[in-house]
Amino acid sequence: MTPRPRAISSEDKAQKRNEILDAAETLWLEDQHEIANMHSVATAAGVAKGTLYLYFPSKEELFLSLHERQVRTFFEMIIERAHQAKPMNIHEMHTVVRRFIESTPAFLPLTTLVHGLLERQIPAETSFVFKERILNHLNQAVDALKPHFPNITAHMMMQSYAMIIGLWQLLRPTPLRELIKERLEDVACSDDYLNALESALNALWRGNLMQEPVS
Amino acid sequence: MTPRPRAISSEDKAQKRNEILDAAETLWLEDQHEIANMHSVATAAGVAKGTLYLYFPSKEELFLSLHERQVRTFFEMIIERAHQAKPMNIHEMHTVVRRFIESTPAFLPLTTLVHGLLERQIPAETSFVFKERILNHLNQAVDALKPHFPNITAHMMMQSYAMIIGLWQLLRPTPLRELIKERLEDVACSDDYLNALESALNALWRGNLMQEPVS
Amino acid sequence: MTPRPRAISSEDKAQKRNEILDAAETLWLEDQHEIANMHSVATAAGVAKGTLYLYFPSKEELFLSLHERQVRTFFEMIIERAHQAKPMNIHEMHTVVRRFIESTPAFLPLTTLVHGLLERQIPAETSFVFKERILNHLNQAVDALKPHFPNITAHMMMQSYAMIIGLWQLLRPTPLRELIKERLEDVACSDDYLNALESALNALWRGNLMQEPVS
Amino acid sequence: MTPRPRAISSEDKAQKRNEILDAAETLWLEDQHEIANMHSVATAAGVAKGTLYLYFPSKEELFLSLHERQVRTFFEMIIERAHQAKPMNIHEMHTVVRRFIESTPAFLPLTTLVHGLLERQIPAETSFVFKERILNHLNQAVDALKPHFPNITAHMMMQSYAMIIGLWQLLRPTPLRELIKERLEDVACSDDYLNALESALNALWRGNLMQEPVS
DNA sequence: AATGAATGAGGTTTCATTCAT
DNA sequence: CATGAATGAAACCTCATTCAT
Repeated sequence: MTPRPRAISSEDKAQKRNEILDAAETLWLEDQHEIANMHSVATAAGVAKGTLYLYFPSKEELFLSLHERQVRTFFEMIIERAHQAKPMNIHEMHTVVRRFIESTPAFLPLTTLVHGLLERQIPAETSFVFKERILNHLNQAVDALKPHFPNITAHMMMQSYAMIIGLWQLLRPTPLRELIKERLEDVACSDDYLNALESALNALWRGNLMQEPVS
Repeated sequence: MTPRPRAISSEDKAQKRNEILDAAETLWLEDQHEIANMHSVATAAGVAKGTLYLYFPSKEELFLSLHERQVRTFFEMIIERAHQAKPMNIHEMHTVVRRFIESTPAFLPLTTLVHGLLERQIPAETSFVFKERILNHLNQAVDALKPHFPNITAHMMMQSYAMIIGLWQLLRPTPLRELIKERLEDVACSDDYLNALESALNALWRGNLMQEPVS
Repeated sequence: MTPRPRAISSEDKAQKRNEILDAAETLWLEDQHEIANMHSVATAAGVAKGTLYLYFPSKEELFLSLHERQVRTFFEMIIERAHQAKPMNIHEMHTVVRRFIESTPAFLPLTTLVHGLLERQIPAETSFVFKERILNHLNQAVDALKPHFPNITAHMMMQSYAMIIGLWQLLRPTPLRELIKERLEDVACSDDYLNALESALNALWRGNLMQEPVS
Repeated sequence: MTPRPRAISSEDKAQKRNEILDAAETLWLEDQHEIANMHSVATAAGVAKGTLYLYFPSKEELFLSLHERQVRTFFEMIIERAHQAKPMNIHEMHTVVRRFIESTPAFLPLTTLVHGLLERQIPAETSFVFKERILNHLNQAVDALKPHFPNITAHMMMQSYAMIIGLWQLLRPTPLRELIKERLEDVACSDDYLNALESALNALWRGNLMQEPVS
């Protein structure tokens, strides 16, 4: 009816793009059973369906962009903390991770979906560029963390990231959780994903930062 | 056209079920861009479409069953090795993992898909039962490994499993791989997923089996 | 598993046939949203699917047979009452109708379905034979009612039957019923189907049995 | 292929909707063995399958809409005639009915189907609204007929409507028709549905408009 | 006679994307 | 730039029926 407010300047465009991503994120949180359809995203963003395609070449790339925005935020949070004068240890590191995960509940489910589904349906080139950017962020984080963890490597960061997403896929909140608590004897230290993750990252970093391999 | 060989006994039925899973596995390997449609599976298995639904309630549960068969095999390989007299160390452990992954190329992609997509479309009850069985296998593997790794825990195993799938999602063979090699300086020890995994599991187990936490 | 008790004698067969119809009638009453599938009928009747086809050539003819059994009962009830010495008037007639409808709640819905669906999918010959039998019953009823209503005709009976099923299709119990009550001013005499039917049959018979046409 | 003429204004949309209903009506007349599938309707209407779903939420509701359009026309024909100065009697009334039925051969078969099948598969709310509208038309017709038939009631109209559809289900042209002629002795006045209907409506109206009940 | 495993045609609906306006 | 009407491919699953046992 009233198509009006057009995004002319590139700031306007960037903002509209972000509004669309906001709408997609909201919808994703509302129902993670499946990715929202473009009609819903358009409606939630207050634009017409066709407009979405002015900002994103396809549905998959729209959600990939949303994911990328989240990942970027994740590494920015780490870098920001690392730049503070206060020294970090593994626990501090994990606190940042925990804070991000809790402040961005759409992150882990969407990560799983992106890796499981979207990536297959995205042009190799796009996928490549996406991963390149992620890797850049990761490397920047490594650099920022060097003062706190002199032995840190990009591999360590990638392993940690892998643990974050892999463990979530096994322990995501479901009816399963109750079962897991019963089956694992030493439940004391891991009654849910975040605790299990802390424990896992502790071990991982300890193992990586130790000099001596186990015999 | 020729409906013939009927599976009357329950052994016959189990075999037919497995034949269907074999067909699904083959198709999955041929094209991992998306799950094969039921028509293709039926044709590949040499049965009619309707027959598939005599053995599996839905497409999703068919592929979940395929995944479960693979996971079961994985833990059976571990248990089998553990039962041999010859002592194991971390490297031996990883050899088993590597052998399984290489002998079952459909495993990691399907795992990613199961966690990313299928699970959302499966009744909670089914999903629960599936996870329960996996957990059983995992616990049996822990028990079998106890003689070799006295300090092993179910959490360690779950962390390792999480690393296996999480790392694969980051490093799966794609155009990305070439990029990674360039970006990560110390490529020596990780020119692909399996090497990166060995390194990660080493660190993880080392960290878990060490007595002293890093300060 | 235990196929055994075979119906050899034709009484056995007739009884088994009736048991199947009983099962079908029960299922139909349980859910009138759609005709039960053959699997359900077989299960409810305690036989195998294939057995149904020993007694009925198709699903449609099974339900047509069920319908015919009900219609036969309907006319038998009328004839039985007509044979009693006690004289009948229109009201008595309607009492029989009401008693049948109330004792056979599956009748009217199934009649609607039979006319709306089944007939189209049934061989003309079968359909013909079915209607011929119904007509026989109807004519017998007319003969039986002659002593009570000397001017009665087969047409009157058919009109009455048409009113019974036509009115039900308009007034069948649904959320609509409440609405109808509000819309029709003179609700006094018809707060539901059975009352509306009595009123309609009264008018119909009165109009038929009157000598003089309205000018 | 050639999506062209877009219905933007609501008049355009209403027209397109009607064109779709026209196509459905034509197909229904061509073969009443079963409701045409959506592919056929789309092709006949010259639109794509998906377009049908822009105008009707489901196949059932499409055909229900078609039925409603017919019913509306029916009552409009009655009202139109009633508004003419020329006085009406029962015979005139029946002439309108006959003219409608003959000009809309799709009406009676579709009515039977709607009541027998479609209605079960339609949301109660939709079904309710449909019946409400029909009732409105019926009441308007009653009002329009008051000058001609001072004693007319909504119940009479409903009974007449019930007779129209009920009788058709019993006498619809089939192999049965020949049989009926042989069985009913006084064939003079009812050699087919329309004659039988006239006779029935005569009796019904006579009975309703008479002051004295039969003893 | 009875079983139930196997068949396979059949059709609705969704929804990402396009492009005329 | 923005809209939203139109497209049409795609695929799951049901279930009546058959027939080997």
